[in-house]
Formats: sequence, structure tokens, C-alpha cells
Amino acid sequence: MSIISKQTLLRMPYYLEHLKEMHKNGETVVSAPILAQHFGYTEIQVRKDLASVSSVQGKPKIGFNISTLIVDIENVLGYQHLNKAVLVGCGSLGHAFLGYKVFSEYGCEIIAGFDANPEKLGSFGDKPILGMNTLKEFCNKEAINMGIITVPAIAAQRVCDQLVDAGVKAIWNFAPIHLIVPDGILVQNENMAASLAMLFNHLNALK
Amino acid sequence: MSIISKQTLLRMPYYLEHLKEMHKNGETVVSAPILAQHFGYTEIQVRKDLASVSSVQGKPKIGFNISTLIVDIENVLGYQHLNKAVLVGCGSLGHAFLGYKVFSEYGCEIIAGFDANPEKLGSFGDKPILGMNTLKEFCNKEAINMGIITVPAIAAQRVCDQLVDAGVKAIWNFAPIHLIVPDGILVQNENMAASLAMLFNHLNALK
DNA sequence: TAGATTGTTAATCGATTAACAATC
DNA sequence: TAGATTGTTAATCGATTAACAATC
Repeated sequence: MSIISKQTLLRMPYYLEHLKEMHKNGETVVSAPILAQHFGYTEIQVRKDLASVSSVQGKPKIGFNISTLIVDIENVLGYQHLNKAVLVGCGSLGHAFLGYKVFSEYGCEIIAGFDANPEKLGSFGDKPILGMNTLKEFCNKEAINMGIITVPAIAAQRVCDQLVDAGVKAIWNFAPIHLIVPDGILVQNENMAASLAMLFNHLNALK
Repeated sequence: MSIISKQTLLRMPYYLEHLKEMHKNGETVVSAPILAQHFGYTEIQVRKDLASVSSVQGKPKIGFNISTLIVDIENVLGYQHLNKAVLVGCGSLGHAFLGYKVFSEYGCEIIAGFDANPEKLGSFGDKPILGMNTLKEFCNKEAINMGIITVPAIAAQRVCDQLVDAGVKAIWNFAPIHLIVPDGILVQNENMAASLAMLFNHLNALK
């Protein structure tokens, strides 16, 4: 187990999903070449990826124990315990995330939504939707260090500042805008516009 | 205007957003150092990015014309015309996307949703929700070449196969699974699990 | 033993950054 | 002209791939 590069980390959820599938099918060991073939990666890349997360060395001619690998990857991904988060911006995307149970499988539990619009306050499903004036107090009380931004671009920087002020250290940003944050705060951008750009670029190249 | 690298392409939506903001504020020219400072990029990176998309060379001591850059970037990103897409999987995330008007600003128009569950068929807002048995015919008739997958992991590969069979050439995949596709089909993965992994990794490093 | 798979060390590749000459 | 900003060519860096020895 060595230091894990960013690119390796991004591949881990795919390995995890597939290993769980294999485990369900009763398989117990897996080798780098097998995984490489499935994913269309090179053998060497898979071997390096596994080496960087596995708690035990692989066995020549055999490979890796699937159950052990699953636990190792879950640890690397931070799935040991549920990480609490707040979400700001309860529009259509925000609502979807509040009701999206899949996040909890990835170790993330959204415990409350916030919105600047008083008409949106109340609750959605089992999650409360609170006013922005209570954000800081809430985050402090609940020891929240992750925030999700699903507001329009124009409002995103202000919301970001408020989250930082509330003590949040990691921000998942769905607004298509570059956020300015102090050192030590991580902004993970989920830029739909950028993804669409990749797709259109591919389609245009076909013509 | 040269060939645009993948990384450069991914930064373009952020430049575009900021340039539109500057334009709205009445500014007419912008230089690489100005943009670099805003985004926290290096001057040289911004200069290379702009050089690879701009239709005209920048002017020493002045910079680039904002309006021209905006048009150039929109062309690169494929925003000239609305690209039609279908969405498969009308759960909470799928519903959110069907109602998410922002996609149209990024050049993407979802014209119909599809679902395997007969109870979900009908419509959502102004978008029809159709059965999977009509997917191929619909895509052919409407000349659709982009599909969005928002089904659970377990169903994703089968849906992917059906989209490919329906003639789709670009797939935007929200299921946390590696999809196997023939050559020439682009899969753009939007892996929420991977993003969360980056965020948790950062948080864990703080402890 | 033979062969498949492992881990390690070196080479390649793409992207970023640095150095510098060109220009308005 | 002087100085800011440009584009270009070279160096660095991180990630991927290749080559190869170790091992069950």
C-alpha cells in the first residue's frame, strides 16, 4: 500500500463495483490481467492500481483475494463510516440529490438542505430544508465538513463563502463556475457543461 | 486555432462563464494574466488555452476581444445548435435531469425519457416518458446520437447496449460502472462515487 | 520444473511550466 | 522608445506503458 495518485483514486469506484459483482457470483480471487481485460485497461496499469491500495501483496500465478481487495478499496474511498454533508440550493437538482439514496452507498449522507428562498423551507422527504441564516450554527453543531452546492452560477460564490465561514473543508460544486476559496479547502467540480463538451466534441468529430 | 487537448476542453466552460460575466459588466478585452489571476492558473496555461481556441491571435499589450472569444468558445463547445438527447432511467436523478433547464444552456436538449417500468410511462413536465421497446424507433426517427444513462448500476450495461443498437454514438453515463461499448462510441462517465472519493480523501488527510 | 502472475526499474507520452524572442 | 503581453521552443512533471527479474 503506497501513496495513491489522483487518477488511480478515480478508477477505484469502478474496480469496487466490479469486484462486488464477482464476489456475488461466488468468485474468490482475481488477477490483474482478468480485470484489465474487463475494463480495457493495460495489465500493468491494473497491477499498479491494485498494488497501491491492497493491504497484502498479490500472489504470483494466483492474484488477489477479492474480499480483501473490496475492504481495502472501501477503506481508501472512505466508506468505513458515513460522512455527513449539507446541500445548498434546493432546486430540481438539489431535490434530486436530497432524495437520491445511492449517495449513502458511497459513504455520503446529506443530513439537511438549505435554501435562500423562504418558500422552499420545510422539508423534502425525511430531510429538513433550512434557511441560510441557520447554516453556520447547524454546521458547527453537527460537525459538518462537507458541503454540496447546487445553486445557479450567479449565487455559487456567495454560497461557497458561507460554507467556508461555517467551517466546511470540502465542497462539491455543481455550478459551472470557478470558486475562489482559501488554502486548505478542496473544491471538487462536477461540471456538467464540461462533460457535455466532451460528448459534443466527439459527435462533431464524426461528421 | 489548433487541436484542443482534453484538459483544455474541460476548462473551457469555466472561461466561458467568466467571460460572459465580464461582458455583462461592459468589459471588452481580456488578457491571459487577468484570467490567470482569477482562476489561479498560470499565465502560460491560460495563454495556451486561449491560443488553442481563439479564431484570431491575441494582441500584445492588449489581449483578446471578449465577444470574439465567447463566440469561439461556444463553437468549440458545440453550443451553435441544440444537440438532442434521450435519457434512460426516470428515477429521482432522471426526473431531475428531465426538469433541469440548465442543460439547454450547454447545448443539450433532452427530448424524451425512457423507462423499463410501465408505471413510470407517460410524461414528466413537457417531456414524454416512453417504454424501452420504442427506444430504437424513436432514436432513428429523431436522429438522436446522444443518450444519458441514469439507471442503477445493475441495469446500466443492458441499457447501454440498447442505446448503441439504437444508433447512439455518445453516452453520458451516471451509473458507477464501466460500460463496454464498440469502437467509435464515446462513454463519458460522470462518476459521483469517484468525486466523493476525492472529497473524503482530502478530509481524511486533514485528520 | 514450467509458466503465469507478481513487483520493480526504465522509457514514453501528454500536459504543464519555464525561458525567451516578437510585437504593438 | 519602454513595457506589457503575445506566441514559440525547451524543460519539467505526473501518469502510463514497456521491459524484466522474482516467485509461487
